[in-house]
Amino acid sequence: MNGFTKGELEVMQVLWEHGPLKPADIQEHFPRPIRNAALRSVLLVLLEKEHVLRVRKGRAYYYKAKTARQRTLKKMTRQLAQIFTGGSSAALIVQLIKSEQLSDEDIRELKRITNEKSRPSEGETK
Amino acid sequence: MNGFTKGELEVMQVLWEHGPLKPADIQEHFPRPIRNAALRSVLLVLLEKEHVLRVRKGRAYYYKAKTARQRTLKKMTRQLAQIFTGGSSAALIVQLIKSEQLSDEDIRELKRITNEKSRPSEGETK
DNA sequence: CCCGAACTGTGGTATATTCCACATATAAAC
DNA sequence: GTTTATATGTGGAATATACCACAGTTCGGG
Repeated sequence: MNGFTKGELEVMQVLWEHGPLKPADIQEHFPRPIRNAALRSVLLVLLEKEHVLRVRKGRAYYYKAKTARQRTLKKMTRQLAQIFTGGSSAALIVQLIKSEQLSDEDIRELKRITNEKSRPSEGETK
Repeated sequence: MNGFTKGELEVMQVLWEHGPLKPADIQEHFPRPIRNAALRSVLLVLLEKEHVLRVRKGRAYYYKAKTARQRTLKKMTRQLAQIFTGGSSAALIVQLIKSEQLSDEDIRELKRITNEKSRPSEGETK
């Protein structure tokens, strides 16, 4: 639905968190039990779609995320916004803040961030 | 990947925005060209999964979203958070604010919302 | 060199998803 | 009642996804 299937996204998640890994290692970090061969099928698809790279090292391939985590988040967010707020990511964020349970600490963090946003002069002028 | 396939989500989007509709009407609001029969296939799946209801009116079925938009957003957000911030929706929101381009007006709105959040006494006590 | 463990390559099945053509039923207009 | 436009019912094809067993390859240790 977003260019990634469920399994593909699970793989990306592991590759984003832990660096380049061979299938057996990905298996260990996988959010659920999966057979080696099944996992490798997913990896081949990701390779075709060019969401991952791989490098041979010894007798194994080490897979590495090619598509950046941040970029993927952005894309998926746009789609969420499209569906739920007619395309406005601002409106989406508002929705989330309203509907999610947030601790006082979370709220303070949000305030801090929004303040930073409104004063782009500080931090980085470009 | 979230209980909804691409097509299913597109249908839900239309049903959430415009009320109960018959297939032909959904077709018109659909985000892309789709044949009537193809659309109805999706509707039957959604019916089985109980994400929509339908009522006969005249010679047509009128379909209506059963699963709430808000609830679906929440679910999908949780999954996004799982993938991108280890499960924290607060961290996810922070990510979004940081990465999305927001207008001054958006920022003001966010500040207003977060202030409301931190003073839950106002607006609704329950 | 030879073996065995560690990986990959290959070909496949089962199911879900997407899409569709065509037959049938329904109701409204005549 | 007959016709006609409008919808639905049905069965199925094409592709994508999620799995998997097993044969073949590679490499390091004996």
